[in-house]
Amino acid sequence: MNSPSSTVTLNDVAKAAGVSVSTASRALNGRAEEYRIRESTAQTVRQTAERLGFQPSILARSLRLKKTGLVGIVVPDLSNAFFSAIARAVTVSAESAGMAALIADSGGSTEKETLHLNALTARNVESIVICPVGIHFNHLEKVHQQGVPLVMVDRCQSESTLVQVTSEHYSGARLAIEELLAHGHQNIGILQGLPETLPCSARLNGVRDSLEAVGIPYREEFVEGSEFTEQSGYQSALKLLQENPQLTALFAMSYPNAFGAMRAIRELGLNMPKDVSLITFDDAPHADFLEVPLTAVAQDIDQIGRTAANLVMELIQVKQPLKITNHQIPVELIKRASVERVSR
Amino acid sequence: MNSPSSTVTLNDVAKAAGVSVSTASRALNGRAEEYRIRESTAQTVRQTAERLGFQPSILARSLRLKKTGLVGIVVPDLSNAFFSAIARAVTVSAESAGMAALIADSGGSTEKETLHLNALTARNVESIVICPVGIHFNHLEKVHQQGVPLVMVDRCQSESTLVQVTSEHYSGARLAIEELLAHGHQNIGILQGLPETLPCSARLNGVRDSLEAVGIPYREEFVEGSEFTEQSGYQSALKLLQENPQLTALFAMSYPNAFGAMRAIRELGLNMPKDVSLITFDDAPHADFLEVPLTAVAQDIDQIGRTAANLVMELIQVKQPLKITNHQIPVELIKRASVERVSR
DNA sequence: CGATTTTATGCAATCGATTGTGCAACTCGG
DNA sequence: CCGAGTTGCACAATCGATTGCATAAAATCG
Repeated sequence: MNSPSSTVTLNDVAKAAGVSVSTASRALNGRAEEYRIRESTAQTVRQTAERLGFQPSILARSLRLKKTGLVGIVVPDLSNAFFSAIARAVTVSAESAGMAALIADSGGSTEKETLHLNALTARNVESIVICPVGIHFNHLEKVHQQGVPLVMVDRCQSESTLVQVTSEHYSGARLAIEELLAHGHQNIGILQGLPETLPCSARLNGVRDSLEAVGIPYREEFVEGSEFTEQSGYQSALKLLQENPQLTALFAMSYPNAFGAMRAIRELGLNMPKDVSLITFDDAPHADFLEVPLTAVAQDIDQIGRTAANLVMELIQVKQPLKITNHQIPVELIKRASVERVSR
Repeated sequence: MNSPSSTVTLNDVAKAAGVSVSTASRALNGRAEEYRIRESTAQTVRQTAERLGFQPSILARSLRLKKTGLVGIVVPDLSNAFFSAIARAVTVSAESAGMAALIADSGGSTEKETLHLNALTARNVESIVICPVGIHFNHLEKVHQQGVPLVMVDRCQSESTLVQVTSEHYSGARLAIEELLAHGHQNIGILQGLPETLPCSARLNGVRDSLEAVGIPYREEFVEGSEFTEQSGYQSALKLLQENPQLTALFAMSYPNAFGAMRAIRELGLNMPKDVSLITFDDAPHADFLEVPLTAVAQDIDQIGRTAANLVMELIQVKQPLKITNHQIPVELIKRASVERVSR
């Protein structure tokens, strides 16, 4: 049929059809009428293209049109369920718009993040969705100033003017704490993720307000943790429970944190939920098959991903800064078995 | 400093440095000596580029060099832990080689898979890693014949000449069945995934051989299931357990299958592992925090991903068909609590 | 000092598309 | 039969890099 490994270009089609490349291009792009190309000519071109198995080079087209149809995605860890779900939502959404997703894994390092950001802009992505790693966002601002629409997801920053999508951390935390309070818990340990990040600080605010609303002082010594990892959850839970026997409940800020806490509780010979209740931000996959199904404030990951996807698409279209830059996605309290009435 | 949103091209640099684009190009690509460009000139060019914030257009370069530095990845579901882990391994590996990953989600449909495959080749990816969906591979062969190196992962086909990476399904299944046999189980129900796929048929062979090795006949009516999903596992387990009360153990072919089975067991008022033992291929994330920690034959996902990544990289380099096309990654039996000595 | 190398750089083609403009050939009214 | 208008298509520039070849200037030699 056609030559196996050599690509057939528009030029080849044009020659084979006996027309010029311009005519071929216009015929194939459905602009025949507009340019008054005889229908019979257009048809010949189309058939020839078909026959030769012509596939236009997106590279060449992108270069000429200055439009790559590429969306960049940067996540800290593609194998983490939260981020892969977001990556997926954005990818699928991009695909349905005829675009393709260029995904980079920052591995949790700001340096790599910066590197990948540059790599993406060098490839002329039309927009970027990023789940940032750190607490500084200068490199993101810079990208944005270069004219690449950028949407931050999850780890945001309230003062930033960048477009952001994040969960309702504040009200979610209030939901969690109020659930614990409703079960009689007064001494609540907090397993926090990376401090100074918006998710973390917003939730701490929620915790504080919920406690103070019922006259319980917010105690900083009940807050432990440095990352959203299982390891951090484990160590923090261990420390909190050992140093503060009066604690009857823990609020974990991520499901890895919660799993770490479960490990700690188990190792301390305690029983969950009899001795210690546990509630987590972030629903864990298959949480209802756990030994003690985890009560959780679930983020609507799919909604977050879709919102982010819609936003980048919109940014690509309108090329205008949007009015609303801060999008908060509602969360939902899922009551299961890990929170129980306080028994001591 | 530099103009904010307009890109600075090699031409700009050349002009600003007072040289031609060719000289600028060579100076910036470290080919100054080779082309006898005076060191002072080269330095000027480099400094000018730096000053203007020049970033070469990878698009233009790719077009000229016919090398995009792009690796294509196609998975059925990016939010599935197995596939996202593979996508991650390949992505990271590509990145460390200075390449970028173009990821597509086929959503489990062969049509989409074909579409994405074409989209990827149209973007001139230098190679493709794919976790195929179906049981036919013609569209993959076609891509391969177009000269794009292609590595199939997981869902392979023994007769295919394509490069493949998959787990040791056969011996893994034998491991699983022998574990059940060792606990006295004689009547074992099989929850299979998509029939006719290599993972499925190879495992069934393992099942058959293990049973027949100890003189137990392989009974087809004990095999149920149509997909690797939780739904399929649920329905199959329900059917098998209801129709064959003599079954004392189930072998699930994926962890979603296993979760489905757990749901069915629970709904039937049975107890796992007292009434029914369960073993699964595919380790479930956090399997040890489950109500009954799942005994599993774990695939070495990371190893699979890295192997696939290495293979595509090698294929890009050597541009020669490899000698070994079929790579099998060892599996490991992880004994937990869901398999117990038969009690009836 | 003239001829020949060597040194240092520029010109222009190329990758594969898109698109503004130019220009034949044809139609048509008068 | 002539000029104006229409139809149908080709030329050539362009996107932003890379690279073979040509060439002017400087250096070397006899």
